[in-house]
Amino acid sequence: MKISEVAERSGVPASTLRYYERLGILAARRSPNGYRDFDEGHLERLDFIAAAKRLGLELPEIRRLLELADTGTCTGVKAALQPLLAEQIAAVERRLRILTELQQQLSAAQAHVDACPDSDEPCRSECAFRAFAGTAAGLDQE
Amino acid sequence: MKISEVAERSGVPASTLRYYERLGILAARRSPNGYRDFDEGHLERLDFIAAAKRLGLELPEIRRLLELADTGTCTGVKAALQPLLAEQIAAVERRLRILTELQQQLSAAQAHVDACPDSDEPCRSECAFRAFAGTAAGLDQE
DNA sequence: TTAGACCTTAAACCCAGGTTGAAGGTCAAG
DNA sequence: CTTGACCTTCAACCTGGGTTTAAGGTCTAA
Repeated sequence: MKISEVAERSGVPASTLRYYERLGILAARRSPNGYRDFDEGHLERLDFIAAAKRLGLELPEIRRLLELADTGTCTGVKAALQPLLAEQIAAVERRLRILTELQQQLSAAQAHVDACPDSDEPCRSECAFRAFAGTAAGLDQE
Repeated sequence: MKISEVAERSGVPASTLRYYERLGILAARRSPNGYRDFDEGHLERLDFIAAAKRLGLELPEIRRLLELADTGTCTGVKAALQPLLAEQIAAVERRLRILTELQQQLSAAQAHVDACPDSDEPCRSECAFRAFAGTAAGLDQE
């Protein structure tokens, strides 16, 4: 199977497939003419990669997992995935907390700004400017 | 006030203050020796910038808001801020929905992987590998 | 045999929001 | 008068996950 067919069937652009090969995530055999030659196993591998990406794993992490799946035991893969998933779940919970906080800060900012009196004065450090700057404290990174 | 004092009082590195000046967000007068010369107004401006960043606005957006605050009316600033805040609130809600979905997918993946039998077999397309790749469908970008 | 559709590579570019480095000017203290 | 702490500019670099481009090889159909 040539690269464009994999691209079409997987929805992953050919340029990305070549990039994944560079990263050591997806190696194809080569035909005698030098073209990459993929099989169904590579499509499964791409399903794995897509799932891992959707779940928030980074490509180096995915590479490690795939190396383990290629060389290690089923139990080993399971043992590697478990803490990774637990960490992702914790990270998602952190982000949910931060976003919920952010939601409240945005609502507060909206209320502050809405409460500003209309005025044709220049607005250097007044009303909306101050109301806005005054909100959103105590919010860490995202 | 020289740049290092602003850096210390605002917590924003001097390199970032220079960067903000390049972006047209924070312009300081110059002393006769060429050094930047800041005042309290610049610290207020930095509070505004920090708040806007925490609320998820991007620097070009912040620049537009500050230009408006510098030249326009109070009412104009308020009118610019309102739809921006509404859009940020909608964006945060979208992200909350996606993260909540992701949380469920991660839990499902965790359950699938936990349910895999331990085995010393090689794990190419078996158990954890498949269980993991099978989850996490229908999740769009973040 | 030549057009055009496909494949190959290496290297440069993209995003945002900065950070870092080199080369040099300014200023106060000892 | 020199040392060291500041300040200046401009340009290059960083992250992550790719995309784009240039230059060239291969294959198939007319």
